[in-house]
Amino acid sequence: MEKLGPVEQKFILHWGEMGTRWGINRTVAQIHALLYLAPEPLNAEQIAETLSVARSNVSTSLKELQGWGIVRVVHALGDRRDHFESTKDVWEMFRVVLDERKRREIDPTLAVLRSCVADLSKGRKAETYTRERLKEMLEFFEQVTGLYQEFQRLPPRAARKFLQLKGRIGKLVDSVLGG
Amino acid sequence: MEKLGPVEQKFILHWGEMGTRWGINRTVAQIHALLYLAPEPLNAEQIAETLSVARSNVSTSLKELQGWGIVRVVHALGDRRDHFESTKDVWEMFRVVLDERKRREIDPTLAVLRSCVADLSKGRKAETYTRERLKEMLEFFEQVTGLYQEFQRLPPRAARKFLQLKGRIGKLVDSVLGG
DNA sequence: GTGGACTTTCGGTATGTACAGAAATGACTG
DNA sequence: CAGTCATTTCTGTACATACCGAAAGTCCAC
Repeated sequence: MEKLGPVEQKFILHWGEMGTRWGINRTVAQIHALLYLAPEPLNAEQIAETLSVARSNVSTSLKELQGWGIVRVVHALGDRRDHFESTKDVWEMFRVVLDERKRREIDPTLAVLRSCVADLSKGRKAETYTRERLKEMLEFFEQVTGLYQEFQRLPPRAARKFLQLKGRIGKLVDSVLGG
Repeated sequence: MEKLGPVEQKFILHWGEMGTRWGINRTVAQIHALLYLAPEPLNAEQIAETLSVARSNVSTSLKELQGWGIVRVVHALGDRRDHFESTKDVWEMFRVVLDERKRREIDPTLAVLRSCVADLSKGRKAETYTRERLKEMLEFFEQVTGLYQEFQRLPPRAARKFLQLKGRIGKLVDSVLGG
């Protein structure tokens, strides 16, 4: 199966575009989309041909996807080549992506904010305004990341369940914290 | 106040870098950081000078920030120039950013997924595998966005409270959905 | 109208990222 | 141990985007 249907094509192209917006390399995202749709594992050659990208590129991209843990190598008997397959678990995929984004987009900011607030606490200048602003932001980030980490630690079943809370959020918050 | 202290500088530079990772133009983010830290409104000239960027750039960036609703114009008596100030409400800021990201990073994907699934339902080929994969992903996206929209509709107080759920998420899900 | 503040538009340049192709490495076979 | 195939690393180039500076345009007060 090296020929893509129109729908597969549409999805893969779109996934590539969205990838760039999600901070993910376009071809990495395209390869992931292809593997996600592929009923059985593909080798590097097939991927390169199907998507019309250089093999070297495929190699690098696969390595990255494996690093994230959403693509893994499998072998077929009597075939030396590596074959690759993607996890089909959508929730797991996005958990990984969110982790990565947190690492790149939140954690550095947390570090800088902490360092800034520390600096301002030492030299007690007339910078009280700046300090208040930064402390406020730091507190916000800490609350959000704390909550996120708690989600991550939830067993998969509980996490999935949470998505089904739709329509009950308001009541929920009220009941726990007292309206 | 046109001279920045070392801490202000550190924060503004970092905010600019993070901006790029959040899909926000670097100077837009820097200007926002500056206004967030500024105790009182600044005019375009001051901003350009403080950050060493072209006035034209400042103008465009301010327009964008105003479009998001996190920066607004204020006037001082006897001064014809516009002055700008940022909201100091961190929660509100991130609500805006999240909305924008959803619009750019989720909504288009939802549209494409719906269209793909629709296509595959018409022509009932041997593409059942693809259809299942895409339907699964579509369902996931719909659940997540549904939940998100519900959050957005929460009154600010309730939303803030939600951040304080730390340590109680697990119990919460159990109690509502039945362990 | 005239002048000032601000905005918009338009090349030109710089910077960063993605990517292909070549070369190098490594793994296995005969 | 030579030869073949797959993979990885390296390097130059192409492309997109951000940005500046200058000039034209808009708006408003006087």
